[in-house]
Amino acid sequence: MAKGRVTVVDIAEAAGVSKSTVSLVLQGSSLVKGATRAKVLEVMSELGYVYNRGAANLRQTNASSSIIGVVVNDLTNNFFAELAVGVDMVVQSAGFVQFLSNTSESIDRQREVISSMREHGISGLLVSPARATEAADFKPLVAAGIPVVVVVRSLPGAKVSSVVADNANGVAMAVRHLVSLGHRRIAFLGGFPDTAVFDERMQGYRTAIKASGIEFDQKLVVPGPPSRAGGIDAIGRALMIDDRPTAAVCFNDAVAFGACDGLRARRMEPGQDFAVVGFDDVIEARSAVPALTTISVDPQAMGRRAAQLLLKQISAGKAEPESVVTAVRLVVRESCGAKNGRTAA
Amino acid sequence: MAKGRVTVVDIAEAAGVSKSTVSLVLQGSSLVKGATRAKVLEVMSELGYVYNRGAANLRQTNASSSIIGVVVNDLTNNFFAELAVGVDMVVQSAGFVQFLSNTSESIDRQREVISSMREHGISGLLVSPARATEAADFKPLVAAGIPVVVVVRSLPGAKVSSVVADNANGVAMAVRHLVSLGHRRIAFLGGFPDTAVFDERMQGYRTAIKASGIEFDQKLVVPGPPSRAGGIDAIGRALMIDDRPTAAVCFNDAVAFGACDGLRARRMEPGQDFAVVGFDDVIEARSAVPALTTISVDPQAMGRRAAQLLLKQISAGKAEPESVVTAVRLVVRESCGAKNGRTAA
DNA sequence: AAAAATAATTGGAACGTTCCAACTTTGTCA
DNA sequence: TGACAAAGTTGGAACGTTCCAATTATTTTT
Repeated sequence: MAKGRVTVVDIAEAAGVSKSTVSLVLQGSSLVKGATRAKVLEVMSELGYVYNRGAANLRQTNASSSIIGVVVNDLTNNFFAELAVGVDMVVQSAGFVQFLSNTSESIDRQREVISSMREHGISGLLVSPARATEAADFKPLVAAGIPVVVVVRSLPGAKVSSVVADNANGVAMAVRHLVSLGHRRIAFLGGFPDTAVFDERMQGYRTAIKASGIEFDQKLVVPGPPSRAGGIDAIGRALMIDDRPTAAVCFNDAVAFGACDGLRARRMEPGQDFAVVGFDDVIEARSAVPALTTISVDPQAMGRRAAQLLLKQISAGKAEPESVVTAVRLVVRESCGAKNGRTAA
Repeated sequence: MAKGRVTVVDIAEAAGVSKSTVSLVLQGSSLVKGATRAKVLEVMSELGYVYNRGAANLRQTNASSSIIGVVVNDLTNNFFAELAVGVDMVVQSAGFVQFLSNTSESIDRQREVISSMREHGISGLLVSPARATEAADFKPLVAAGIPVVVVVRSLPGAKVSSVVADNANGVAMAVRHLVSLGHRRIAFLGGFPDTAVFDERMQGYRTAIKASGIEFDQKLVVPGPPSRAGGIDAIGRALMIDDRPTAAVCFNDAVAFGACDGLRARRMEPGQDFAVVGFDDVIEARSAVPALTTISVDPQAMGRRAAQLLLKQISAGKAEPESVVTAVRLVVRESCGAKNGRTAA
């Protein structure tokens, strides 16, 4: 029994046909007679045959390994886990398998992982890049004709497709909502200015502020780490501005939670004494106290969208870079003060 | 340029050596002279060579593909995402890559995914099985000599290794804690009696109850779906028992949250009028109101442990089934009433 | 300086599959 | 019935690598 794996020639022998016929059966060719096919299939299940995809796509000149690589920067973050699940859904049903890896924001790890994936002959790559990823990092992939789709974080200058949330519009919606509640001094808290996502969100902020007839004030923009700690720090600085803000749009939900913490530390109640809006709609946003008003992006839908785009490019053969922007929506909860009928000042 | 991929013979030609020598360089053999190695490596990076692992382990008689398959039942659940990250950490650093897939509790999906993984020649499988997985489902893998490690949910009767939390001890700790707060009537809420995890937790409950000199009362065991809704239902039934309980250990945190909801619906405040303890320590446990007292299992550590076990078995060649039980700890927060100095009746 | 030992290199076969062209069997039509 | 077409089957070459035994280059020993 333990004389190595069962191969097509074993099957062929046992079924009394040639290995070519077995191969034909394997690919569901209509050339082989019904009776023969049945016999072969029977022998196959009897001997416990398992297809060797490695051998197969060694032969197939034009690769197409049926593996697609998925790289995310932080699986621990529910946002990215949902994204991966969305990707998996469409990838699976298209008969591909995914090769998922986590980089934990490490660019070295990302490089390692991607090169390992290449060695395994992925036919496409979907990546939510680690911070500080260079556009050039994907050059070799693209040169080799492997379609690459970047998701969540866009990579300016890279000749790859991307699927990102409508960052500008999301922030703009948040600003307009706060304006409609009567706020005029609205801060923008957190985020690193040298990232594409920051730029996009800031742009939405500027546009909406101006469109509301408010003058843009650079002092109200307080960048910082996109974390809870960063939020605490940012709100602290924002409150020291003379003519202090009465509301803030935060870079993401983590910053927003930090801002709430910071407000409380100063005896101010978020949603009553100060309006806070986040971005992402993470799972805790709903159950936090006060529940966070935020911009919701559906990561699972984004994953599906990105996977579809990638599959399209794989089957098209050549990768025409394409940019998709997915819609976001404003979820009004308590932290903006809308629910208790409060308006600013 | 686009005349297909670069292979070892291309390298050999360009470097003026034979393909055998290039192969030797590839595997870091000490047989090749320093100068030659340098030359080969130089040409390799110049031509943009990428190693074809598929071809390689086609030749290597004893497989060892350097891929390990990881299957989880619900990636959306942070518990399992953390687990996967733990696995990834050790798998990566051992030079393997992981092939992660999500089954969403679908047994069909699980079967598909695993067979696809086999086709790709995984050298080991780590799986958190979907509900209703049969022990027999892993028979073929084991027969083919592929090590399998089951994690989180044990599979009684399967001849595979497993890494599970110390369920019995965890529940026992919870019971002892409640007893120390003065409770004597302690219910056990939620969970399906036909699962291994339920059996283990129940066993811990019984043991600790008896060890505390309390008589075991079957009526206090209220099974049900391991969900928030199940918790609401279970607490409702528990409160109708005559000589009603004053505290409950819940099958998991979801049930515990449901129990809290149910208590409030009856104008009872969890942590004051009734003590509730959960299991898992999910992320929301800390931030909920009241914060949930629960049994914490570290999923990332579990993932690491399981991966180590799997790698050990892969390198050992033969898989001697082994069972590992990982430690858990009691995290006292507010829902048990300990923090406000309350004790039962 | 020749023989022996060691270091470095090499060609060819093999892994399990698919593809191609060639072949055999069966069916159809005049 | 013979010629021809269609249906079904087949052996061998190829994919990119590793392994083995054999060969050649370099040292060491006598």
